[in-house]
Amino acid sequence: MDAVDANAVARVNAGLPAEPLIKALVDIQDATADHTRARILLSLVIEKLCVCDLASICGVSQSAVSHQLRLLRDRNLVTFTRDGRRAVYRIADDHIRTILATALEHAEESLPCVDILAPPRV
Amino acid sequence: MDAVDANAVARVNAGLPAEPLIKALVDIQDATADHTRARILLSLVIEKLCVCDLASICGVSQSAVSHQLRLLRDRNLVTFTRDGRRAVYRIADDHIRTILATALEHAEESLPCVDILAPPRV
DNA sequence: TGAATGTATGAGCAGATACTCAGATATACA
DNA sequence: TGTATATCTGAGTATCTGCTCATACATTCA
Repeated sequence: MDAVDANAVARVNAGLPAEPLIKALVDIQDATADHTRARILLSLVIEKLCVCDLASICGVSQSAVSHQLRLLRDRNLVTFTRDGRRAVYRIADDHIRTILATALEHAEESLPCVDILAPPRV
Repeated sequence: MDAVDANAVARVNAGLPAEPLIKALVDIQDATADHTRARILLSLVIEKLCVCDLASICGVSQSAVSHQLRLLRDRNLVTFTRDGRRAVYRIADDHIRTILATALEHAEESLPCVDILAPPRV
């Protein structure tokens, strides 16, 4: 039950990215792998927003958004500046834009398009 | 505490992808947002592999790999064919290749390169 | 057919996680 | 200074998730 094809295993192990790189990849993917965080990031791609506007858009409490923004801040995916009593959040750089765009493009193709086309006239 | 800038909220809501699309995006991202699944997919990008080879490469039990493969199968990210008593898994299509490549590229840039360069001679 | 090999699957559990609630903090303004 | 507004944060909780274990299923070969 151990490896059946030792050569294949050796080739793949040699070809895989280094461990910290895989970890970084998982972290980046994980940032967009939650519904609230995905909505936050997709929204901030469109324009900069304060916390309560994000809460309204995401349909969750301000506290929930704030917790998720903290996570996104810690991973350097968003930045914020204070504007009076508000905190205005922005996408940190173009990395996530690209990743979101790529994922979105493939999500579109993987989706059944039943609802998009009008049913044929009888 | 409700929305502060109603116009911004309206603009963003109009600009966001439809709900099922966001869900599909989250699902795709989630597939690569786990360490074992990421290793499985990265390995299968290199070459087709059977379950026990994947277990060896990922450093987890055959059962754990099989459970994750089931998830990846359900999301149409991998396919398999039987070869005798083995099940040989492959990447289903180029979608995930692209997504992995994109994420990996940005993971590289987000990673501190401390360990890559040799320390200066004294 | 029976034994060995490779894979799949259900149950159960420990850890992770995403939310709410309550309260703290920060800023603006009367 | 006191009040209102906007945000942050810790604690608690329900749910999710990824693993192991045991076992069932499938295929090969003697």
